[in-house]
Amino acid sequence: MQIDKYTSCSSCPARINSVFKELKGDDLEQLDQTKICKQYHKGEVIFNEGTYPRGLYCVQSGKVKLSQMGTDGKEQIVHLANDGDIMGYRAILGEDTYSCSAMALEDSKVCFIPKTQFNNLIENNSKLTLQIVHLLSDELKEAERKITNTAQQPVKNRLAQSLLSLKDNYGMEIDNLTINISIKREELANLAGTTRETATRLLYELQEQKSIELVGKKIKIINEIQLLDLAHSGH
Amino acid sequence: MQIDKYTSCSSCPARINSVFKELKGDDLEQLDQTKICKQYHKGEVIFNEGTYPRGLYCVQSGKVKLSQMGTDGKEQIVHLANDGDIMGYRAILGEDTYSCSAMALEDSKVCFIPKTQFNNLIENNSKLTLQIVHLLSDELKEAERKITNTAQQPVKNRLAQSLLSLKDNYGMEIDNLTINISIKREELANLAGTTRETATRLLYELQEQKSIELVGKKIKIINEIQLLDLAHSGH
DNA sequence: CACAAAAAATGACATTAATCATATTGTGAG
DNA sequence: CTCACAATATGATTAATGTCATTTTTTGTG
Repeated sequence: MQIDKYTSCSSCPARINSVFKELKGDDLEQLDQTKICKQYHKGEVIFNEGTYPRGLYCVQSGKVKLSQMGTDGKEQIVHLANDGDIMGYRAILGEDTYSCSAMALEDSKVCFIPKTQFNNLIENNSKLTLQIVHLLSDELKEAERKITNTAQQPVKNRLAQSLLSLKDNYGMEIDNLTINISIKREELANLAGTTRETATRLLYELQEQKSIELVGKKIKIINEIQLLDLAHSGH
Repeated sequence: MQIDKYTSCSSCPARINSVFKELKGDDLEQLDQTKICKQYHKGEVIFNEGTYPRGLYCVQSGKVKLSQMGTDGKEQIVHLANDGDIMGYRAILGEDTYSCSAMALEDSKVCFIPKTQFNNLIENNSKLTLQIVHLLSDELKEAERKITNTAQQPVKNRLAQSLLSLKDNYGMEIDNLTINISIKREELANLAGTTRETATRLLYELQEQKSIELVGKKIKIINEIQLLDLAHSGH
């Protein structure tokens, strides 16, 4: 990690997608002055599960995974963050330790917002609080649906979902086919909740059935309908 | 369902455990006047997944399951509610449909709070909002942990967890051993994320290894340490 | 470019847990 | 009390997926 050059929140393009999008005047200025812009390299840890939060993080640009330690130290990716997403806020709001770790999936710019500053903001800005409540609600909904899917769907379907969620979060490359992230088999497995080997095998099955195409470390979505059908429990 | 006799919120013992515990004066009185006390019989549906909420529900007494429809219509229980718990608030805060259905596990008294009333309350009472934020945070944390466990733990461990969570939610009978709920095998399976048959078999395994004892429809916890160990990924 | 190290693919095998079929037990209505 | 029906138990079988071992490929580095 290294401190990045100062970037103004008011002109930050990521802010448009963030909970801070409606921040104005004094509030925005205060955020601007107290935040610290940081630059993380691929693979660097941003914060660690189980530690007490000093603040929260807002992704300016890049790709970050949020993961928990599970059985026998196996990683489970519970969330993917990208431009405009805030991370670690649950720990602050719940007055708790971080319930997951954050790691950069590629070089990323992430701003740090001190805890007291954040608490100030939500205390004085009910609109922001509402945004946060909305965000929490959405994430809770998503998490509950994931519980059901994880418990009931076979790995192949979960893998299809994982690919779609990578696409939703990180988008496509210029060809509008290739998912815009290079991700290791193991990480994909940790997102889908399976093992590296099984992920490998099922990716080839998906390729066989012409849903996707494996191009080096990248994945092309050939037939999104098919993937969607699988993800929603088709066969 | 039938309308129950009026019970004042101010003297409701369940309120102490609820997000409304710090409500006073006008706010409390308004809540009191607009809520409707209802009485549900075991098996009755309180609200339905996918429908738009007219309000939220607060359990006065009883036991309620919150479940989602999964693959092939299979139920997944995502939450257990008891005295003082609110249900359906996520849908209101997220301006969304209910993401799960609520059904009484036994005869229960549940109060209905109209949506506009609830929105009024959180708009004017930042302390309440804070409570809600806290609750959302806790539920999100719990849900994420459940994703990891569901993805990584074998069914037996998940079953152990389910039993412990039944105990945590509904407590013990006077003998301090028997979990204070009678639950069908199928529901237990839908909580642990498995099938009826597998749940049956694994319960007998747990009995074999002297962790629990099956007494009719009830379950006694003989060795909680062992269960806890299993639930936290022992073998 | 070559080498070491990491990642991925692949095969053999073991295990878990779902599915299907059937038997047994429990329960409430009449 | 008994009949019918629901719930539970149980056995047999199969499919999915994890595990372990080995090979191949890719990647980064001097």
